[in-house]
Order: sequence, then C-alpha cells, then structure tokens
Amino acid sequence: MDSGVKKPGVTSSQVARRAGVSQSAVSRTFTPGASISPKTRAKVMAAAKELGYRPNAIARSLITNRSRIIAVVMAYLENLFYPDVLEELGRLLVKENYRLLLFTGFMDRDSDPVFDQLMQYRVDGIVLASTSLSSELSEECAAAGIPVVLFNRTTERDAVSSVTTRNREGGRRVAEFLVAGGHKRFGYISGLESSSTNRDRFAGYKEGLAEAGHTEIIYEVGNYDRAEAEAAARKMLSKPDRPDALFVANDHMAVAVMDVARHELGLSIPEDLSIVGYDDVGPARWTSYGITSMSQPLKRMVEATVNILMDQISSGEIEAEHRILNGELVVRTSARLPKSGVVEVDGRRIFKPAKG
Amino acid sequence: MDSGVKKPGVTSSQVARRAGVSQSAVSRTFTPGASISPKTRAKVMAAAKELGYRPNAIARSLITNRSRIIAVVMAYLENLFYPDVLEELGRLLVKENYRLLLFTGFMDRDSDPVFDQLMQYRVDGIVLASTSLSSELSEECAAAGIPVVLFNRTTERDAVSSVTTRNREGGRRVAEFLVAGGHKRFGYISGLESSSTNRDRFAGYKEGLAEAGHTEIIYEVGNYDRAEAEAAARKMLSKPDRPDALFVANDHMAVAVMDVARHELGLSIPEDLSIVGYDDVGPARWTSYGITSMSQPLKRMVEATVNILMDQISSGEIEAEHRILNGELVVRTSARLPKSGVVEVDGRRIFKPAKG
DNA sequence: CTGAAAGCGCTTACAG
DNA sequence: CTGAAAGCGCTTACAG
Repeated sequence: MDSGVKKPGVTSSQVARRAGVSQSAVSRTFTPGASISPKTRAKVMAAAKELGYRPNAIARSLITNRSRIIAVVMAYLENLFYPDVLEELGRLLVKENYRLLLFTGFMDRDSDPVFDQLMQYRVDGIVLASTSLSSELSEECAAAGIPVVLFNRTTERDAVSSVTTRNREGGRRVAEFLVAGGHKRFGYISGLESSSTNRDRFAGYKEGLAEAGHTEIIYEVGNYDRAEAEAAARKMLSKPDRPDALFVANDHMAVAVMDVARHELGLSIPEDLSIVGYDDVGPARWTSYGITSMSQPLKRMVEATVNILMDQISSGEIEAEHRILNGELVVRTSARLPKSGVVEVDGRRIFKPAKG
Repeated sequence: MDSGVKKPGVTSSQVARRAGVSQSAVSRTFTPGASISPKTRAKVMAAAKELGYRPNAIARSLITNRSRIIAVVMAYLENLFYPDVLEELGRLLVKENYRLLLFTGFMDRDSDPVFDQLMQYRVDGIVLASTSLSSELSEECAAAGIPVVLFNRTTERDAVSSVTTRNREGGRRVAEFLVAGGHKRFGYISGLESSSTNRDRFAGYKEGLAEAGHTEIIYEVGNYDRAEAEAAARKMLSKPDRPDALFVANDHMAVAVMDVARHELGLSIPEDLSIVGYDDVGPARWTSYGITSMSQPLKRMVEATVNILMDQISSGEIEAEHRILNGELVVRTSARLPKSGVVEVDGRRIFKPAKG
C-alpha cells in the first residue's frame, strides 16, 4: 500500500478524452434528463468505469447553486427521541438525494458560529431541532432565503415553518386521563420553560384540570434535563403533601423521575403515584418503566419536515407552513387506569375519552 | 416578508467593488495568514459587514481540494452509545473547523450508494462506526486515498486505522469478576457474531473462564439488537439449567435481558442471576438497571479518532494507526460482588483483581 | 502588500 | 444529439 496524498480525483475531461467525446457529453451522461444518445452514453460509461470516475459534487454545487445538503441542528442527543428523528431524517433525505450535515454537541448559547457555517456551506435547507436557539437562528436563515423547518417547536412570529403535534391537546388529554383515574393532587415537572412544547403541554394540562375543578398544581422545573428532573422529583415527592398524579413534560425526564420515586423514595408506581410522560420514546416502552405517555408520531413528523423542505426548495417559494399532527395517549403501567376510556387499537392501549 | 428564491449570495467581487480593492484582497482578508495590510483588511471587513458577505465554502473547496467535511457512517442510533459518540464528534470536529456529514438510517447491506456519495462530496476523512459494512467500505475508501478510521471495530487486514478498547482483556476481566463472585454456571449473549468487538469479548471471556476451570458456556445470539436479545434471554433463562452468571455483549442488550429476566421470568438480580454488560452507556447507570459493565472511554476514543484523522489529512500520509484504549469494570448492582477486588476510585466502584 | 490572471471541475445556453 | 465556450466564486502563484 503506497501511502498517498488524497488522490487527485478523476475529472470529466479525463473521461472525455478516454471516451473520445467532449467534456460536455460526459457531463450530460451524468445529468438525468440531459440530451445524450445511447451510443455516446455507453462510450462515456465505459470510460468512466475504467477510470473510476464520479462527478464532483462540489463543482456541481458551485455552478448549480444547489448544494443538495440539508443542515440539521440538534444541540444534544441524550434524549433518545432525537437520535430516532435523526435516523429517520437520514433515511428520507437520502431517498430525495440529499445529504445531511449535522450540527450537534455545541452549547445551546452560541448561535452565531453555527449560523456562519450554515451560510458558508450554502445549505439548501435547515431542520432546527434545537430548543433554545431556535428563534434567533431561524429568523436569520429565513432572512437569507433558506428554507427552515422548526422541528417539534414553534416561535411566536410564525414566519418560519414548523412541524409539531397538538401539545396543548396532549396536555389536556393527560389531565383528563389522570382526572378519570380518580386522582386528587396533581403535579407537573416542566421542561424548558421558554420552549413552546413545554408551554403548550402545561397550558393544556392546566386547562384540563381546571375544567374538572382542580386549580392547584404542584410545580417543579426539570428543563428537559435528567439531573434537573431528578432534583425536581426529590423535592416534590419527598414532601408529605406530594401529588398522587404527576405529569412529566417528556419521557426522558419521566424515566429519571420514576427511578427517584421508586428507588430513592420507596414509592410504588402507580399505587402511590401515577406518572404520565410525553413522546412515547424507547425507554417508555421498556418494561422497567412502562410509561403511559402521549405519543408523537415521529415518522410522520419527519416526513412532513422533509416534504416542506422539498416543496420550498423546488418551488423557490418560502411560505411558512405549519404542520400540526395528532398524538395518542398510550396507556401502560405507570399510571392508574380510569374506569373507562381505555381502548385497544392495533395491539396498543389508548385512552380515548367518550366525547362530552 | 417577500418570499424569495434562495438569495443569490454576496460574492467576493461585490465586496471588492464596495471596498475599492481587488477581489484578491477580499480573499486574503478571509484567508488566515495571508499577506494583507491592516488598512486594506479594515476596508474589506467594513464592506463585507455591510453586504453580509460570507466566503462560499463550496467554491473554496473546489480550488483547495479540501472540503473540510468529515463523513460519519453510523447505520443505526438506537444504542445510546452511538448518539453519545456523535455528539462528542460534533464537538471536536467543529473545534478543528470541520463539518460532519452524517450517513445513517440505511440498511447495513448496501455499502455502494454510501460510498458513491462519500466520493462525490470529496470528504476529507471518514469515521466508520457501522458494524457490518466496515470491511468493504473501508477498503474502497482507503484505496481512494481518503483517511478512514474504524470506530470501535477492526478488520482482519489492518491496512485501515482503528480506535478500539481492549475487548479481549475486557471479556477476560468480566470472567474474572464473575468467577470471583462464586458463580457456577456461565452464560453469554453475543452481539453480531461477525463483529470484531463481539469476537474479542467472547474470546476473552472464554479464556478467563477456562483458566478458572469453567469450560462450558451457555450461549445465545443477540446480534446487538434489543428484540433478538430479548428472545435470546427468554430461551436461555427459562430453562431449568439456566446460568447464574451472564455476560451480555453490550449494555444496549443487557437492559433488554434484565427486563425479560425480572419481569417476564420473575428472576431476582443479582440474587438469582448476575448480569454484566459492556460500554457503560447511559441506561446502565439508571437505578432501575444499575448494570455492572465494562466501560469504554468514549471521550478518549473520539479524541483519538479525530487526532488520527487530522494527522493524516495534514500530513498527507495515510499510514494505518491502531489506537487501543483501556476500559474499567464499573461495579454496580446487577451482579453479585466478589469478596475482594472491588475498589473505589473517584467515587466509582471498580473491579481490580490483585495481580496473580 | 497588492492586483491581474489562471484555473479548480463542473453545467448550460448557444450554434450547428 | 453534440462540442466549444462562458462562467460559478473562490485561491494562489506571479510580477510589480
């Protein structure tokens, strides 16, 4: 093996020479839909194969002004929901012949360096799935004329597209479920208070409880973070007047809360405490947890995201589109069951209260 | 908000005109180390700011023949170990001023389309963290003169660089630990049998057991997959002659095995069955599992990976380098403790047998 | 330190 | 259908 510098790379001109045709002919051979005779194409293909030619996507991008790269901004991947999203995004984008440039592992504070790089690589579109820098970054990108989709979040000004689920209805559904289960004292462990998902989930929960006459909510902040959720759980659940029903703003935190409740505080779930989470992510399904959780239809969310992006890229029209999908309350073992309303659909148990 | 096509983008020539200098001067201003007077630089910077100029990385790549893009191939992200790796890779690569192009969500079979795209984008380096297509893909890339690092795996022919931990010693350590714990019947749930990690872990385990006089190992295949691991556990643990000590080839499977053992089969851990895993990944630390596990030093592994890549890119020398790091057996609650050898280091309990 | 010029590897009117 | 030519937005010898 001779160690080598990065090999020069075969160019279309070299292939052209070998095939005895013009460089344009080579280019056309590799451009779907371009006008080229079968005979010429065959000659080019043969030469290309011999030389191991592959069109240089960088050069192509420069001239077409399309990088065929979608940037995905996802600050942290600890919550398994996001790796799942990433995997599905990878799957769908490759089908559309797009590449995925990932921005992760940075502090959620500094949006400027990220933005700079997005711009430098002239990405064709952006998926923003990072909680806190959404607003600033999305406005900048939108202003630059690049399609942006906020994934699982929205901003106040709805000038930028988003894909979400009905978080408010979800929160309300959780309230109905817990009320139907006969609980008396209600708690909430919040996600990042500035995030739209948390705001909406809490608002719906509050509304739902209020309609049933429950106006007091025992409240702690978990910031969508494991350690903070544990601390919140310790604080809330070690008091004598702890709740008997607890809505945790996502499953990632709910797992931590359950561990604290059971193993540190010796509470039985759901006998002493009912817990409901959000997302229906992997660990929620593990039998150690069996979290009753509002699901978010991940595949359909990713599909909608890619569709919006592709539409905007091909039309050149950047008109904000908001896709709002429905979730379901998947019933498992972490919360007491209500007398009615739990139905079996496709082998899963769902809470569907009779319409009032 | 006027919906617009992707805005044309400001070019260096426009900035030059605005600043009253040559296009070369603009280029030099944005090339670290280029010869440019403070005065000219200031004029350029002012004009650039006014116009919102950012160098076009695509054009730069074309001429420098460096894309500053590292491809990361990671077929699936279900095992949290990999998202953790991804996050750390993102962190370190951005520090080196490299971007991360992610290939994920594809079937592990088809390596050709992936390879094609790697080549088309002229990536400067590749991190291969996908189990099954490692060998073919890595050889092709190496042949093309692109630095490749196999992450957490090796191939027979060691022409391509790799970063691993001492899996064999790890397997042996697990054996020593379980033997020291006084267990009598030993089981193994394997990962992908064709993978180097699995082969080495099993070989070490077998050796370690054999040295203590235990030559029989109850064996099932889990293929590093949750569902398959569950099935393997059901089969192995429902028999009357089930093991009392079980080494599961990674934590991702160990979690599933523990759930089956406890909740389906009613076994107590570690009273009825000791379980040891590998990786020391997130869920291993959750109190519901508390898995005793061989750790892999993720941060140092990623650091080594990036170092190898950067070295090879800057030197132009692609000489295979194999970095092999040490892990530790982190002791938690999923396995019976031996009488001696467990020590406390930095607040963690580690198994360090006295040297024989 | 500076500018004019060549050239990276393509796509795409344009003329035939 | 085909080829010659222009040009995408940069970097980098080269000459001054």
